[in-house]
Amino acid sequence: MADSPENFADTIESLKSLGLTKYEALVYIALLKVEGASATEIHEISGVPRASVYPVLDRLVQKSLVTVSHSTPRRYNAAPPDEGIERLLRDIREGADRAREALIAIYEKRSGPDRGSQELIWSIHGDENIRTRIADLALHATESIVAVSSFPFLKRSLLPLLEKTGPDMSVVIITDHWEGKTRDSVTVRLLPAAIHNAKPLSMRDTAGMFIFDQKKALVLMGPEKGPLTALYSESPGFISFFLRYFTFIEEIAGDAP
Amino acid sequence: MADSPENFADTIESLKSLGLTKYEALVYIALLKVEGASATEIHEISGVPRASVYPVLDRLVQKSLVTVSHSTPRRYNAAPPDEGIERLLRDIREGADRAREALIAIYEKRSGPDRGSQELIWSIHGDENIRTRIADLALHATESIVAVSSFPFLKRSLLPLLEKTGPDMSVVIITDHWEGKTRDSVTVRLLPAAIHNAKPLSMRDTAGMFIFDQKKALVLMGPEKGPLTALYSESPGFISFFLRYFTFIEEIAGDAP
DNA sequence: TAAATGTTGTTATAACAACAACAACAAGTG
DNA sequence: CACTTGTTGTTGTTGTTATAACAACATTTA
Repeated sequence: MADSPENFADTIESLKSLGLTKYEALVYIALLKVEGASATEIHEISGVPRASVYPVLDRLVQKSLVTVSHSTPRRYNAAPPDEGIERLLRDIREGADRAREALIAIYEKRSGPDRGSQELIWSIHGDENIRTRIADLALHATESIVAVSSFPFLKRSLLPLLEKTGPDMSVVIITDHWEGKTRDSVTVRLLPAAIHNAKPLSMRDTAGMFIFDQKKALVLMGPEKGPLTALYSESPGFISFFLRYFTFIEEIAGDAP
Repeated sequence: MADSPENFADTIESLKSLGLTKYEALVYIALLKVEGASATEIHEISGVPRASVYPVLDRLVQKSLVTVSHSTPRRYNAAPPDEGIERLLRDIREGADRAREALIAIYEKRSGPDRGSQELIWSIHGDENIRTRIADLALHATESIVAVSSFPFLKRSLLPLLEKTGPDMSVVIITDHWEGKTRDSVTVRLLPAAIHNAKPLSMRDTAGMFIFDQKKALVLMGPEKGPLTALYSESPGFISFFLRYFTFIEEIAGDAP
């Protein structure tokens, strides 16, 4: 568990993310090991300088992570880990809830020139961020979705969402292979295997193209290795380029079995 | 919402607890107000020095709170508050979960002299910490609980737990007044009103005494105002003192209606 | 078209705050 | 008296804030 140096360092870092200083974390952990320890014992177990242990303990008592017996020498007990962590986390969670409300209020009255959105090309980094954006776009699409992507990526990004799209939605998917059933409104085309790896937008897991309502496009352009990257734009030029590319791909794709 | 200075400061502090620096928080909030802002605009809205905005934005992009369009000038968009807060909070929560497991492993192999626990008197501060301790003690008690306390405090500390105690548990409660039904194993006695305010352990909300299994005692000794404080001990001397005090109180208490 | 001006992006430096680390001393205890 | 405990002050380190300066680029002006 926390025996190895990496795990121990991770525990310290996590406690610091929860608002403790390094010394506070070390002292709390030391106290979890021994019941009723004195400041000198805590110093010996934790490695925190003895003179520093006192103010650290005072702060931990203030944070209700430690209880004190005013004996001579003073002795201290740690709150059990469940309680301790929950206490720290709850404060942060409550603050986060308040911040979320405040920020939503700000976000909802965004103002100023709706500038650049429709002409700019945005970089999105990370598999999860990209999938979140795809999900958002799919759920807000009203007329059509076209997608060119590998089946694995489709499976973990777009496909689960097709259950939730409206009945008037037209969906066309071009992919490298297909499993499972499709709804009537979903058309699936297969690219011949020879085409997969011969084009810029090959069917490797890290490439793909999604167009929503013929107005919003997201293109996976990640490197073969490393974090996934996508470009997103509502620029008519960008859209029209990829719509043409899609039309070309569609002509050489075959029906799915 | 975040319009008033106190709320704004609270939002900043909460974002800082979530791991952002002050500048990062200010920039993120500014970006929530305007879509597609340039660095200079962010500087104007947020008050963060223009030269500092750039590295701050880089870090926010790294944290996936902001997306960038590599236009000239570069333009930035904020992730919606829901997503942003959740992203920050999730990292902390996951770290907290790992830390909890690691700390429980440590706590469960506590070693060393079981020193002082049975002889020391421990200070517990705060209403909630005290009630948590009372709950823990009540749930682990196997034979008897005796309590002298005001009804309001009993109602929010011990009474909800009596539903969960074992059938062989003997419970005796002395209080200032009583409402509701009692289980057969619970004996309630009432102190005459004249006694309430004439003793050190008066029936004000901030005073009380709880003894579990005749081995563990918790005494509320809080000031009239300010945070509640309690002493807890398993010291035989401490226990016997309060058991004698309890016996005296019991002799002058009358049956509850 | 060239020069002047303004904007953008980057880097370096100084100041500040908080924490870590250490030294020293007084008070209390055995 | 020696040792332990508790407290305080100082120094060093780190990260953030705040500012200055400069180069490169873009736009405007003559």
